[in-house]
Amino acid sequence: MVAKLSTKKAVELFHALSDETRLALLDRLKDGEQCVCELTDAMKAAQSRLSFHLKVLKEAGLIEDRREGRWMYYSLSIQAIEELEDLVGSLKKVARSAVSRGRCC
Amino acid sequence: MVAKLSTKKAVELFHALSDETRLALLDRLKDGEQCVCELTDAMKAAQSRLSFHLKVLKEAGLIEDRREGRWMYYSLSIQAIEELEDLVGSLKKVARSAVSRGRCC
DNA sequence: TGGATATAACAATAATTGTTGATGAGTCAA
DNA sequence: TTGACTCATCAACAATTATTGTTATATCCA
Repeated sequence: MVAKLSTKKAVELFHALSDETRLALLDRLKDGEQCVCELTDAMKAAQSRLSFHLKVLKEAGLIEDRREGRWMYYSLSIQAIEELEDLVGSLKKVARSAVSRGRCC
Repeated sequence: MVAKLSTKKAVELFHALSDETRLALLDRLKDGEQCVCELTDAMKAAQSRLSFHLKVLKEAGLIEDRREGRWMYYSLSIQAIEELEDLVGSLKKVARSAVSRGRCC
């Protein structure tokens, strides 16, 4: 368990995940690191488009990049996924003795 | 563990979570159900604004509503949070014997 | 060095999402 | 039945995000 993420960081993480293209990218990266050209091939997407989405994912910390010659390899950040798991866990109801409240307004 | 959510559903869930106001709403609902007027009071937000965000959360299945007289009470959907936990889990790297690959392009 | 390759970055535009103020619908109580 | 109250919905507008085509940067190889 980790310190609570700031709300802004949480928003950034969830936003990065709230796009079909980006989820598809993450899914591909589950199998191991891949370079941009493999991704554009596999996803039949314009390079600049994937570059944009990869940047969003990277800025959210969900993926990491590594240059090797002309190629840029992207891979999942396991740590980020774990942070995400904590974050989602923190959304859960806090156990407590039935909060009794009167009428509201 | 549950069947894999469709990508569209995943996008909808993450999108619902990718907003500061909505995360604040969920946080308040952790303490138990609340009516809209309590939420607008506590968050000092315009009623129509919260109504909009509550709708987004409800359509994503993250919260449920219940009418009681003039009041509408909202509460967390525990089931949705659990779905979300599964979803986040499914983002993780699949264990496998080191995938060896040659050059890509 | 010069050309080819892989990718990032940019600018223009399109699409989506959020905010605000106003109106409408349902409920209650006098 | 009327007026007050709670909340949803709508329309207009503002803000953000995504797409596309193009250009810039870095690397490699001949």
